[in-house]
Amino acid sequence: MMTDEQLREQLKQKGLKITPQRVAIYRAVMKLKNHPTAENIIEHIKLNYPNISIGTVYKVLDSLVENQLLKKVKNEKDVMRYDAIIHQHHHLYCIETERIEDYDDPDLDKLITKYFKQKKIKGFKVKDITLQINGEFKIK
Amino acid sequence: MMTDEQLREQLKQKGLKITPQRVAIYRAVMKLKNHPTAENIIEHIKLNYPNISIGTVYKVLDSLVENQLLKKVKNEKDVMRYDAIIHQHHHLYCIETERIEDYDDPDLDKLITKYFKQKKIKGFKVKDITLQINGEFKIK
DNA sequence: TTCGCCAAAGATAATAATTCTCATTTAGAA
DNA sequence: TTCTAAATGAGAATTATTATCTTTGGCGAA
Repeated sequence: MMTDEQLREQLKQKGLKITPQRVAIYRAVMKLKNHPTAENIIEHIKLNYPNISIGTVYKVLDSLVENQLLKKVKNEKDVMRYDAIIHQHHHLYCIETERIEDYDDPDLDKLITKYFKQKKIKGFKVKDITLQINGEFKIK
Repeated sequence: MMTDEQLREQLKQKGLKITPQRVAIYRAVMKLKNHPTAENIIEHIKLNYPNISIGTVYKVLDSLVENQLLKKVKNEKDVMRYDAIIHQHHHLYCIETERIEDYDDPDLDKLITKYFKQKKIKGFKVKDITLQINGEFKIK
């Protein structure tokens, strides 16, 4: 887990002012697994910042996304979710429950990178690829 | 392009009543390329059905999605978009402009299918995979 | 072909997520 | 420490979508 110091450093490098709200929100997204919604984040933050404004949370999330410290994750059904950018990974979507889990697979990444190195898409420059693996979590 | 007759047949097979609104909406999504938003669809429909209710459009889109005649696609930024289901395909997302284009690549599909036939994800049953290929459309 | 039922459409209110506005505060450079 | 642009807070506004309720009409059965 990232220390507070590292986290502040990240903000600083992007030229963002280090405010307690930003630190708290950034930290919250890192801490809250499973791709929190803005609502999840607000709820969590409110424990320590009962007076934080919802607008602020949205603004901070936006600025973190703009500065590539967070990613927005789309969900076919409903609300936008956020995801700390730590490393390249894919998503398992449960069609039934809408649960999202991260899925790491360096072999797969290698395979796909190799594929697109050889096969160009004309008129389009590929930056990165995320797989949306749809299916169902098996009952345990 | 699908004829009106084929299109009605599709609705019928799903046990949906064939109403002029449904036909028009289904047709509109097929016609409007590039993953129209509900708004795009409404705008288009209004030309022939100036009095159609927005709620109806949403309801029809929902029922078409439920019956797997359409798919919902959500872009990274905000709004829901709709996509006629014709066959398996992926999406090219332009990071700059949010433009979405379809991308077909049977070779790629084969490669990935083969990969996941051999490599199982424990606790998860894969149904289908969509690639989100992020990048930029080159200027022409 | 007509009848009658129930799904579907229309109108509009309600809700939910997100954005905007603007007054106030504050981080951090000078 | 001071100053200023940037950030925050509060709450109104906007936008997309859903819900409710009444009316209409598709279509199976008589």
